[in-house]
Amino acid sequence: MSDDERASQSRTTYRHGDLRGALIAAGVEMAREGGPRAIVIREATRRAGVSPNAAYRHFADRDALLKAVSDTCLGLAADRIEQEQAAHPTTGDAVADARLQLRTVGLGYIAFAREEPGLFRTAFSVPDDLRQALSPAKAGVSGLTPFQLLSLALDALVDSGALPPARRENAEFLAWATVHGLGMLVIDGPLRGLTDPMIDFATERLLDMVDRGL
Amino acid sequence: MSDDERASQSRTTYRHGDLRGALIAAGVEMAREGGPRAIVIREATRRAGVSPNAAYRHFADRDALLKAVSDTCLGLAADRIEQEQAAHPTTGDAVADARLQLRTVGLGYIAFAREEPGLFRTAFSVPDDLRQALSPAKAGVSGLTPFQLLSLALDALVDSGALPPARRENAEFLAWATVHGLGMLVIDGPLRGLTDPMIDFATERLLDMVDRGL
DNA sequence: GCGCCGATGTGTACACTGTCCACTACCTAG
DNA sequence: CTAGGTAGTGGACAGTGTACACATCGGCGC
Repeated sequence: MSDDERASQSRTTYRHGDLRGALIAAGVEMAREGGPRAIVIREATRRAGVSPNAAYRHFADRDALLKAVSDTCLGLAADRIEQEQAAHPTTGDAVADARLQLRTVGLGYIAFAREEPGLFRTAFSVPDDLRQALSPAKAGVSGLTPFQLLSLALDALVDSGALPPARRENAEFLAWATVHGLGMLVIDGPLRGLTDPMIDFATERLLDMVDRGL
Repeated sequence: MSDDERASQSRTTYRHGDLRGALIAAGVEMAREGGPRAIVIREATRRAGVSPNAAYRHFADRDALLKAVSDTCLGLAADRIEQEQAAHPTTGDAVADARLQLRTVGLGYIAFAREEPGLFRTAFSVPDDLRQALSPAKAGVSGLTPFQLLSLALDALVDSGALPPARRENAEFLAWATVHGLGMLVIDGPLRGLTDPMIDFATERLLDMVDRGL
């Protein structure tokens, strides 16, 4: 007899096992279709098969749950970026590879925004801070956060000689801001109605601009 | 005896006069300190001295009010941009002036985000569409929307010869995305803790990048 | 002048939310 | 075996969005 069976027999839904994780998972699911506003404590507990107040054993309030879901979403963004990088194999040319690495960060980021607008909005709906940009809670399966993936790409660019060290400092901000802005404008800003090819085109031009202007 | 006095005498708060406008104004005030989430119908009606349901004569639901407030916020952003432009007088050199004009759009935009983060967030919390980016509801006192101010600056850049016409098409998207991203990251993204001088510096470098990479 | 009608606002009511409090069932260290 | 911590339940309350029925005013045609 498995633990699950014993649990569901001797008590109704008493000890959940991983309620915290279940609530976050439910939150991600709600965010997926409705953005941060759709994250609702009572609904999350309902989906986890537990009473509303059980959530307060794991989260101080709704904002705490939202924050946890938001962090998870950032991790998913990191995964999407790494997926994009895996899809673009290296060529052996250090400069070309470094530039491609930066480009794939942008491509993955925009892809995530377009494929999962609700999660993307949720990821950035919580006030953040540079000190926490490296928090493991925001990391994907590989253990790296989106911010770290970007930093690594910029480091590689400097190592390859494609980016003068003098321009390296704070380059994260420029690259990130640029791509982040496009993501936002595409999912609920004025660029929303654009066709996919138009967005692809704008993305390419934007990444060209970063490549050239960094 | 003024109209106001007669009104407040013969009836409690019956015919308001401009309830729609009052609700939007209250919404802007709430958004200013709490962002879009702080916009609450009941509180708005309270501030307007009217019963909760009165709002439904002017707005279909909360989202409709949010949208109206959001449009108003965009108009305020336009005002801030024009204020920035007024603060940078032209020099007479067509190319320099055109580049400055574009730069002031960015400066005003970022300034608005930093000075009024709640309004900035509210302005972009409502899904929008390119067809509506020119709606007069989003215009500032001069009648122009932020998008139009940006377009005008880009046109001037082409007219002056600083921007090849071939690069003009969709340049709005690139410029806007870049600056918008910085705005977002600065107010609740990872760039939040940065000191003012650091943000100024990043802004300058970002605008340089646009200037160079467009 | 009169009566009617649409626009505007009021009151009541319901479902739903976040969150507080007191309570209970279980697990584990001593 | 017992004491205390942990995880979950149940009930309650204030605040929210919103539907429905009603009241009141201003302006219109007659």
